[in-house]
Amino acid sequence: MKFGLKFVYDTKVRPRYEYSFKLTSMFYATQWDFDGRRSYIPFEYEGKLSCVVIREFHEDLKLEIFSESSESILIEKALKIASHVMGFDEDLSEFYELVLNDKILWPIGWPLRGIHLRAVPGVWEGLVISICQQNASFSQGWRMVINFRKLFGKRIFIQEYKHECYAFPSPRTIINLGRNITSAGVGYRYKTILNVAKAILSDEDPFTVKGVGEYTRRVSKIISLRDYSKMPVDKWFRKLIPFAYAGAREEWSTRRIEEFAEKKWGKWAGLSAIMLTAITAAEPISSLLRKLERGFLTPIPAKPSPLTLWRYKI
DNA sequence: TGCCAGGCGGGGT
DNA sequence: ACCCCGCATGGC
Repeated sequence: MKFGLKFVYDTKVRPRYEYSFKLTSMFYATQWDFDGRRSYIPFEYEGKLSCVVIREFHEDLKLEIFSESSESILIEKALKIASHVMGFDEDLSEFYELVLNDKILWPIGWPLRGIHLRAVPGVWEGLVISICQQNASFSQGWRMVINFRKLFGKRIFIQEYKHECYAFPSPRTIINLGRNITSAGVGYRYKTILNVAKAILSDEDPFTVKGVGEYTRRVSKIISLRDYSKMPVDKWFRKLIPFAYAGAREEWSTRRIEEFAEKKWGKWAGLSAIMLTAITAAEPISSLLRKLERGFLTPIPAKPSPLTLWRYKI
């Protein structure tokens, strides 16, 4: 029998710029991170488990901290993590204006205006998630991440909301498990994940370890550091971009995609890539191209996608 | 069943 | 600067 975390603190916050709480909460959230009304942000700090719970409250957002500790340092940490993950201080007005007339991204300018990236607390989480996307479909990659948390992360239960939530396992936990982490279905990626865990613990640069290439590096920096400047180019974008923006049914080189993205979106190229996955529901490329031909996209489909993943128990 | 699927690095040319 | 292959896994 596990005990739930106890309530230790609450406060109100108001995002500074254009902001949609629901859309941001949904974006790349799993079943444990959003329940339709509340966002949950579990984290572990100095061995103590905590979870920030956020919901809309009149014109503001109510933020509650549940934890094993009530120290002020813990509360400060929780507020900082929540602000980073939810992007409360992020100004995307320039980006929303930029995409108003974009062939594909226009819904981000309206009606999805206010959506921000839901980030992860740190580079460790960002790298593991990105590594799981290598050479895998959307659902396969996310199944790995969900298995990873469920099997190796600590379970949190918020009694007040009857909400169960698994924290992200620490690098130390993963190193101790070693090759056993393949039980999460990560396959040959396990070596790269272990390399990253070791680099982080020994304070070396985790973005340069073996198995982390340019794509993984860029995706992980976007989702963990909100570093939006560089487009992560994979096979999916090499087919999607020429088709969607040049009507060409051919695959462009990585270099050509980068040049196109830099010219079209400038410093927002990386964010545009992530928003493209939301708008297209991250469909497999062949079915996506068929849908584009018919001119109909469904960002909120009845299957797992960047905006609906939270509804599914994978 | 035998293929892939949002990568990657190593080894060829 | 390219091309090509193997690598685990699970779903179609």
